[in-house]
Amino acid sequence: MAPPTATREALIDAGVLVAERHGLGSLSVNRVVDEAGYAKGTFYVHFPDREAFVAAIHERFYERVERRVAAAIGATEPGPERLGRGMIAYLDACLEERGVKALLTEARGAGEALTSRQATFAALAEPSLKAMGWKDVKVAGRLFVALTSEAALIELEAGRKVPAARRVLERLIALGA
Amino acid sequence: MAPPTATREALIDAGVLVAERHGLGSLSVNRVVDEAGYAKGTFYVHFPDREAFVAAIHERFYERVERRVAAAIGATEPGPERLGRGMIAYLDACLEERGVKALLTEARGAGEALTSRQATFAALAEPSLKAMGWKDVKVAGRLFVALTSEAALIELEAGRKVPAARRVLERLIALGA
DNA sequence: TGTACATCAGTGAACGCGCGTTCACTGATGTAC
DNA sequence: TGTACATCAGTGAACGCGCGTTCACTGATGTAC
Repeated sequence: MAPPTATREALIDAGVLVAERHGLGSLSVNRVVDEAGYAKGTFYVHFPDREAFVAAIHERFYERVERRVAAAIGATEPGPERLGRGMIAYLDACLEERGVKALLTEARGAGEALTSRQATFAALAEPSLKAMGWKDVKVAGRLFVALTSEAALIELEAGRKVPAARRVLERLIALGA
Repeated sequence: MAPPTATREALIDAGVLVAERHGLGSLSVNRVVDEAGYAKGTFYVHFPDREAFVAAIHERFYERVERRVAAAIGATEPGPERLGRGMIAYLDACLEERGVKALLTEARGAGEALTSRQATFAALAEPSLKAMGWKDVKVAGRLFVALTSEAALIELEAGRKVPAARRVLERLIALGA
């Protein structure tokens, strides 16, 4: 991955802003450089093409969230507690990222089922689900991530923590344990 | 809504095909009329603009699914049984719709939180959740729809029923009752 | 300290392309008399 | 039955526009001698 120079970061910041305002599909190089206040050519100094830029936006977002989740679960044994901690860290991290709603809603492209990052989170949940006695952990993991991701979206729309959403998830984890 | 003339239907069929192959974002009028074998002008005989066309695709899809779900739950009392029946009808209906994956994955636009149709399904689930003793039924309903929708996606990717996914949902309903 | 040269982020005009939309038209079908 | 006219789905050339990408360039900074 490219080193985070100031200009590169500024372009990504602008990209997140534009995605939030106009949607990921309308995220054009023109709009990004306009927003960031650079010339169009500068964009291509830092990114080989538009696609790589969008990938970089996702990269930065999920890297941050992953860090938070990893820190929260630490060395906790797989099980409901770990599942719950991971979930809360995920929600908190999403809420902290400014204007990232578009990444959660519009992330999936034509071909791909999940972003690879979502698959990472699903894998992270699997051992806990297994420890809780669930069969079909692969599928259950993916469904759990979808659930958490929708809760993150609810909070991003509200612009704040939504206790009702967290309560539902907590209760599901408790019931499932 | 416009009456379903043969040409109109053919254009929508072509649209679904194109969306499936290239994604909703790359669904262009050019590609649709190419696929359907009509002149570009014909498109504008049947739809005022591209946006209305995309709306019509969603319309047709969700109308069919809604019919199935309504038929399945019939006059069943709100509760776990109704929730389960609705869920299975939803999954079956999605699986029957050819190439509609893109609508489930890429449906959300820049501004909107949910498609209005998703909100309809959430509302349909609420009484059952309430009967099952859940608080926060608004949020729980939305999360339940997200869950079911992800399961539908798993099945669409597999191209067949995925019993593991249905089992997880059934078990969650049973636990939540 | 001064001069010559290398590096490289940043510039912006220019390109070709596919896009959504318009519109004057064609020609088949139906209706009036 | 034959003729004149109305209707309207379908046509396709033409438009202006924003897009992604290229590239010869500028000019600030660092290095060599």
